[in-house]
Amino acid sequence: MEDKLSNLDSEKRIKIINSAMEEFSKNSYDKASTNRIVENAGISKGSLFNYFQSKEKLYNYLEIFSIKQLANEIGKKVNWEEPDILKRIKEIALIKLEVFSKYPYLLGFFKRINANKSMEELKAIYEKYVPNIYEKVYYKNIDFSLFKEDIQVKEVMNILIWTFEKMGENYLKRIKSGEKVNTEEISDELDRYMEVLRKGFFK
Amino acid sequence: MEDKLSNLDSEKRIKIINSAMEEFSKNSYDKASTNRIVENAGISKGSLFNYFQSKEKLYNYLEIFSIKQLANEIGKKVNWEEPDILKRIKEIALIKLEVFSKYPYLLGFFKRINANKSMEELKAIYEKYVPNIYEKVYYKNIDFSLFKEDIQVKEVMNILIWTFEKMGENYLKRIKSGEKVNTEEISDELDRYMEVLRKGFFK
DNA sequence: ATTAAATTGACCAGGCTGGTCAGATAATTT
DNA sequence: AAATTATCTGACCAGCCTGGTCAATTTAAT
Repeated sequence: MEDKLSNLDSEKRIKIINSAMEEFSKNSYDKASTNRIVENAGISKGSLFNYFQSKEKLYNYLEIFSIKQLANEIGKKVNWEEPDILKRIKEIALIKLEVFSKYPYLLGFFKRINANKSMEELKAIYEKYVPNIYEKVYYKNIDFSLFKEDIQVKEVMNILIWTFEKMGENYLKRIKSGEKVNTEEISDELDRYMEVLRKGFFK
Repeated sequence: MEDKLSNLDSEKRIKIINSAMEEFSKNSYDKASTNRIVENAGISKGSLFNYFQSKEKLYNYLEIFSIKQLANEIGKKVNWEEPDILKRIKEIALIKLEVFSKYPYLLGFFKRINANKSMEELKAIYEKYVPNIYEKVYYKNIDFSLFKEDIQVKEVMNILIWTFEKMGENYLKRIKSGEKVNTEEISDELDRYMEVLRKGFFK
């Protein structure tokens, strides 16, 4: 059996992944403790090393897992025929939030990877596991003629993306602190911001 | 002598502060190593404990230092008579960038504090060391009649703040990775975004 | 009842911990 | 130049924690 993880009960698997992501997102690789990972995951030391063989392989697994997890969900769930960038961005924001709710330390873990790898290394990894992601996400089939005539598209695109990213980060913080966040409430707020941005930058 | 740090050569002091902030921003309090702090700061173990007595006191010092550092610079340098929110935000973005360039791990250290303290604790600390900061920064003497008539002010305010925060974070990342970032180039880009935002949301 | 698979946790050698303090070095005063 | 004071150093401490192993136990399948 190659992948000993896939045999596992999914609840248990998620618990291990979350515990490991938490530890690696809070401490540098060297200082991250496998003892604490197994403790918080509720499994024994032996099991962890049975599943992953070594700390390094566990880390590598998480790296690829986190990239795939997010990209696959986006790839599957987004309506790629939608030409309205704001609707596209809202869709992605909600998908991200869903994934981050399931794996609360994924974003923090991502930021670690980001901080430790050069831009080229990162792009190479993305290309390997989710080809063409960069050209696709915010561009595929988007109708750029919907922007106001005299507007600087590149800057507006960033403003849109950043706004929804910041909203997502804020929700994530609330979720992590234990608050029960209502999905409808979120969708409503996203819509409110969408409306404001539409009024400002679109025909 | 109460504050043994103020006697120090300022270059040395900054090196110690930066080294400690780096370690505390990369690792949780328990895992942060005083050995590595002195190593990167280029001082001896004995000196560190002579200046700060204990790891805990060092951490507390950094906490207060970082809050004061940023707030004082903003308090001093911002033109509080300026009623244009975009100019205010640009000013603050530049000040932040200046401070973060001097202390590259201050933002990361901040985020740690943020993650470990409740909203109430944080507000209490801010009120203690920089009273009224919340009401002041983005509101004092700002002319809210400059917004477009039919616009939702709260949402636009967040969009403005978030946009400039994200730009700042991106610059900081480039600075940390060793890139020499031109101040004029930054100011120009901030102006470009200001213009776009002005066209979208202001009269 | 037997076999096979999954899980446990005590155990290892050795690195790293926060903190101390006697002695070295540098700066100041006489 | 000598004496005094202030600053700085790094070897040293007891003991906790490290990643990883593996014989023994529990659970599941036959």
